[in-house]
Parts: sequence; structure tokens; C-alpha cells
Amino acid sequence: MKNVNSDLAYNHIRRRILNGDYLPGASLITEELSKEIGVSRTPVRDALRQLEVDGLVSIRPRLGASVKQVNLKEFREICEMRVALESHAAGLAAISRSQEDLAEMEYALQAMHPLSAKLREADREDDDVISALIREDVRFHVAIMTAAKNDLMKKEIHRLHLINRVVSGPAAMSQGARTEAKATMDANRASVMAEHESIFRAISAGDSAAAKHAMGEHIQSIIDKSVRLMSRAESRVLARELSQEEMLYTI
Amino acid sequence: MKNVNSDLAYNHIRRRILNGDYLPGASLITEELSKEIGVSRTPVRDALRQLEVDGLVSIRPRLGASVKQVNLKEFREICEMRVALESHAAGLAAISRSQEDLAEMEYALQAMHPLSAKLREADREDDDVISALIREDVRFHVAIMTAAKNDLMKKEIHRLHLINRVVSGPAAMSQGARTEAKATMDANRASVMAEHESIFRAISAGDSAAAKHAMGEHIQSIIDKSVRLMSRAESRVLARELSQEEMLYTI
DNA sequence: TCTTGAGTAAATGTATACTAAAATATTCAA
DNA sequence: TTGAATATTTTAGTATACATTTACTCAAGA
Repeated sequence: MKNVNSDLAYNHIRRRILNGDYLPGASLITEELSKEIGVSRTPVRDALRQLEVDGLVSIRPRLGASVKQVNLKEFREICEMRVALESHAAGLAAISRSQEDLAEMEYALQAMHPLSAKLREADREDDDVISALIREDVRFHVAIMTAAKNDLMKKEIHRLHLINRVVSGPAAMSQGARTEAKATMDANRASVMAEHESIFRAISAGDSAAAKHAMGEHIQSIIDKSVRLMSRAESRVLARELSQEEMLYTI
Repeated sequence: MKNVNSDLAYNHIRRRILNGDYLPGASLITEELSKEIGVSRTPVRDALRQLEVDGLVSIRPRLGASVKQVNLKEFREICEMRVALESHAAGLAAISRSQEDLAEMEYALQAMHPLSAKLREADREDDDVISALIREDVRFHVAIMTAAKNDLMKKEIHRLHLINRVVSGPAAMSQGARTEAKATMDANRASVMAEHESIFRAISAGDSAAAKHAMGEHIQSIIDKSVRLMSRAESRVLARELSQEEMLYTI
């Protein structure tokens, strides 16, 4: 995208969705958005179609656009795609990684150690430390995607991440679920660190099969955790779609 | 898509691209297309944007749309994605396959045996037999994707296949390359059959790891063959993009 | 002859008016 | 009061006019 107004609309709507200003299911009316952004309906339509491709918006012909609501089936499918792509990417990274790639991964790991330790010792959760930890976690994963030397794959993985973020991110979670998520993350922090280490060792050693396997386990465990969390959170956006049959019991 | 006119335009352009009427690199002018199809520019623009998502068209802002030309780097990336997704899908299929799925795979294999044998015996290539063989090959792979019970993954694999078909399909090949492709395919037919058999055995036995591995090898060998063929074919559409530096030698 | 630059043509991006379909409100009868 | 039929409103799809940018042509000068 580089069409000034379409770009404007795209970035505006995208930011607001990722921000949680428009919650999953909320309808996105082109005219309202065009007034809000200050462009005509045409670039807004373009932006919504692009966002549909990104998986953040769903468009039903003649009925308009709304923020994508992911049901359990789709969530599972997205997760399976992530396992397939991220583990394969780790395998490629073990073959194609440069010294710079390895240095970036090592930097992230070195940075995470003290941060993780600090959280384990402290009684209270420190948001700054947590966000720093998340940043380094992302850095580690991005470094691997970069090392795999496959832009298409990197882009697709990023796309899937963003969809998951919209449905399982802060915006889509209740307050209770959010604190519980923090607790679980805290408990599993040590195992995450160990998994990162073994992924890094395999990539560093150039052992493609081992890297692939280690990453597969890692992503799978992350997914298992978030699925468990979301089920408990009774998140509206993750609710299974009820069949016509089941809807008969609404009395 | 279900907007009558956008749909009309989308199907029209898509068919012509897959048909080879518009070759890779050909520019697609919205006004020409709108006259040809008999709708206004708006639905044509929608269709072109959708086709860009499909990976069949590339749009450069202000410069218009053209049929996608895939360079060697992108081709490699698409192939790597296919290996990642199709092998993972085979692994899932080994877990989730139903009796109907297995029956469909077995049907395809049973149908391929005599067809393959007939081609090996006959001196002359029989187009009808070849297209029947391709149909059963597709049936086998589709059955596996279906058995994996992941629509998102199935759709993405199908998308990647179509892109490969446009750049490496009959339309994108010279006559010489086409006959050579046939010869190579003939030589490798036996090994393809053996690979199919071992994939089927693993899925049937519910051995996820084995199915994954067998499919990975199978796709990789298919890709290796087509890469070799295309390199030899000196296909314009697969040509590496020349740098500014290199363009200085055009005298 | 080659390069440079103004001018022109062509095609895309954008805004808007029009059309059609879906959702909502209203009316009237049972 | 309820329910169905109808009218109104809203909103998306489409066509088209206008604005903007790019590419191309052709002439003038080095």
C-alpha cells in the first residue's frame, strides 16, 4: 500500500482494532469511518478489504464489515498453521543463519535471563519488566524468522500472530482472565527459557531437525497454554458458534 | 465474494490468467478490462485487489496491475511454504483421517497404478491418460488435505499451488521445455508412485511423524524437479531480477 | 547524436451521485 | 396487544466525473 488515502484509512482502522477500540464483532460502517478519518468511502472500502485479507476484518456482501470474530475451530486452525510454519522456519534458520542472526538471538536470550529472574524474585508484577521481557521474546522469534531467509513465510507467521493477538490480546480478555494469564505465564517462565535455549543451541549447531522439533514443542506448549486460558476466560469472542438446533433452547 | 459484478470481474480475469491468455508480466488495465467484461472500473479494481491477495496479480500504486511474475527467490519461498504446510498437513491427516478419507486416497492410488503402467509401456504419450493421471494425483493430495481437517491450511496450500501453476504451468513454458517436462515426469513416475504408497501407509497406520516425513520428501522431490526444469527452460518469467549495476551491460 | 526538459496523453486514485438491498420503524387489522 | 404488511431509512454496491501522477513524445541545445 502506498496510496496516500487508502493507506491512511488502513493504518487508522488497523491501529484501532489492534488497540481494542473496536472489539471483535463490532460492525465497521464505511460512512462513519470515512467521516472519522476524513476521506471518502472508496479508500475506506479498500482498507477494509485489505484488512479482511489480513484476517482482522470479515466482510459479508451487502451486510458490511465487522471486526473478525474467531471461533474455536478457526483458532485451532490458525495455531496448527503456526506450528507448521514456525517449526519449519526454525529448521531453515539452522541451515541459513548468519553470524548476525545468531548474535541477535543471543542478545535476546542474554537480556531475558535477568528479567525473568527479577520477576521470579519480586512479589509484585512489574509491568515495565514484563513488557521488556515480551519485547526480547519477540526479538528472539523475529531473529529466527529472519534467519530462515524466507520473507513470505515471515510475513504469513506475522499475520497469524496478529490475528491471535486480536482474539486473545488484552482487548479480548476480561480482567480476571488477564490476571490469570499473568500468573500462568509466571509459572511457565522457567520452561519457556529452557525451550528458547534448546532452540538456540540447535540453530547455532546447524542441526535443522533438532531446531524444527524444539520449536514445534515450544509453539505447541504456548498454544496449549493460551487455549486453556481462553477456555477458562469464557471469552465471548472465542465462543463456539451455536447450531440452529441448539438455538432452540434459548427459552 | 458474492457481489455480483465484482464476482463477474474476478472470475473472468482469474480464468484468463490461469488459462494463459494473460501471460506473466502482462499489464492489466482497469478500463480495458471494464469494457471487456461490461462493468465499471470499481468492481474491476476490487477483483484485481483480490487477485493480488491470491498472488496471481501484482499491483504497484499509480502504476497499475500486471500478471504476477515470480522471480527465483519468491519461487523458492513458495516452495518452502509448500513443504512446511503439506508435510504438516500429512502429519495431521494421520491423526484425523476418517474411513472416507482413506477410501478416497486408496481410490486415487488404485486408479493411478494402471494409468502409470500404460504410460510406461506405450511409446507415444497419450494426453488423455496423462490428464487422467494428473486428476488422480490431485485427488490423492486433496484427500490428504481434507483428512487433515484444517480448512485454512487447505486453502493456503491451494493458493500456493495456483501461483506455481501460473509461473510453471503450460502457459509459462516454451514448447521445448514442455516436452522435456513430460520426459522427466515419465522417468520419475515410478518413484512418485512409491512415494505415494509410503505416504498412504503412514497415514493409514496413524503414524503422524512418518506421514509428515514421507510427504516432506515427496514435495521436495517434486519441487527439485520443477526447479531443474525451469532453470533449463530459461523461462522468462522465472528470470532473476537484474540489478541496476547489471543493466549497464545491455549494449 | 545524445541528453534534457517541457508538454501531452493515459491511467490510476478519489470523491460523489445513483441504485439496490437489507434493516428498522410504522401502520393497520385481527 | 400482537402480528403482519408496508413504508422509511440506512448502508453497501456501482457508475462516473474529476484530480493527480506517471510515462512518453518531440523538440531544442550541447
